Amino acid sequence: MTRQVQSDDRAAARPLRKRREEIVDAAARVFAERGYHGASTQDIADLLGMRQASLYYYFESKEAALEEVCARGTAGFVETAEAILKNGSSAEERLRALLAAHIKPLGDRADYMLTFLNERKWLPRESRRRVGRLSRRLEAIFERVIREGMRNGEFRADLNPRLTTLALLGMMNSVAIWHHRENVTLDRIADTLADLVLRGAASDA
Amino acid sequence: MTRQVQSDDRAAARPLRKRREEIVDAAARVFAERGYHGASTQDIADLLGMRQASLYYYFESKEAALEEVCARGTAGFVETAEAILKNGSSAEERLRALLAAHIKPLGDRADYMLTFLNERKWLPRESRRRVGRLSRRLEAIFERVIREGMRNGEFRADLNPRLTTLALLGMMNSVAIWHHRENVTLDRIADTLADLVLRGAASDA
DNA sequence: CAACTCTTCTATAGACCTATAGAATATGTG
DNA sequence: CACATATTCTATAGGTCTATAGAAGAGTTG
Repeated sequence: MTRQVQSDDRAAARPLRKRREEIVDAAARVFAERGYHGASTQDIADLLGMRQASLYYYFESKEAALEEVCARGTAGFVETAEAILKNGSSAEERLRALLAAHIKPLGDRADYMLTFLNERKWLPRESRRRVGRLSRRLEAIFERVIREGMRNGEFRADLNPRLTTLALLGMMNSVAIWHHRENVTLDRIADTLADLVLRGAASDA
Repeated sequence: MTRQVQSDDRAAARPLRKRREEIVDAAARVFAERGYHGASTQDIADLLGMRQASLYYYFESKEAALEEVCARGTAGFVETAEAILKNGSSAEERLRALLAAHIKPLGDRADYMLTFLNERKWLPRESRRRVGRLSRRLEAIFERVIREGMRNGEFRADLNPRLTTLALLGMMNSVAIWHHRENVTLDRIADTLADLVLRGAASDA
């Protein structure tokens, strides 16, 4: 079916892999802008200056392209979060690091994240489950840090770790939608959100 | 073009208006579940047990149905928020009320809100601008309450009102996505989020 | 340059999907 | 019941979209 995998992958597979990269990039951008169902394979081809049918040399289907984009939209998140879980000292420090790590990729992979966030629901059953599991692992890490902070007295004991996690993730994911339009750096956004969540809006007095 | 508006609207227009209601409801549900582009007019008709073409007796186009759903998804939000702005006593009280008012409609109009939040970007130019203006008015109200709280000392003076508003709205809107799956009442969610935003996660000590 | 492989192209099948036209049915009224 | 109007139906035009088949061009190697 696919001829991509060849015995010789020094001369042959390299350019193919690079071109594939460009195509996934284009797909991510188009999916992020118009949504999976609103985007046509023609749109992707237009962005690359190639013919619609030529895309099928690289991808089996439009759905397969979405899978690839979503996979890259989640790549590394859980691993980074798990590293933070191990390395941090205080719960506050860990929560700040988790937040920053979640927001940072918006700098160079916004299209992938946006596509993952908004379009993953259209993935076929199997891969939808796979990314669902990843999401749940990430949520679990946030919850764990929150519980840890509650236990050691850093955080209020009456927090609801589950709702706090969901609120945090909702807040952070919304950054993907609006950060373009606002004239602030992602670092500043991450700091501001962390301050808000940790210290609250009310004055300390 | 449309025969809906007639001289006699006691006997004739009433049932029409009621049926129209049912159809908008079905459209909201289908749009919320599958997205505007992922949903077909056939899907809407199926939900109502009627023929696809019959929908066009009530709506000029699929787009017009989206406009109607989005209009209802925003109806009352700004008015309610403006009333809160007038009636509240403290900034904290007002912020809590704004938050509760934003979350409450998820109880009986989740499909409308979800469609508005996720699908408004596919609205035609004109109505997209209209709902855009509504959004901005709502954001302005949040910002105003935050600034007011900063001025009178209730809130920290180093808050960023704009980012805080966007974070808050992002957090609240995410509730539309996950509240179904969690076993908590909307009231409890509203309270928890308000506590988080006002007091923060850190212990008071 | 001939043969081979890789990449892109043209052309199109076949499956939707929106929207329109006009017939049929249901509902209400004199 | 006869007539009028409101609602839904059948049928389909016309457009778009994904995906396939097979030809053409580009690049490489003996």
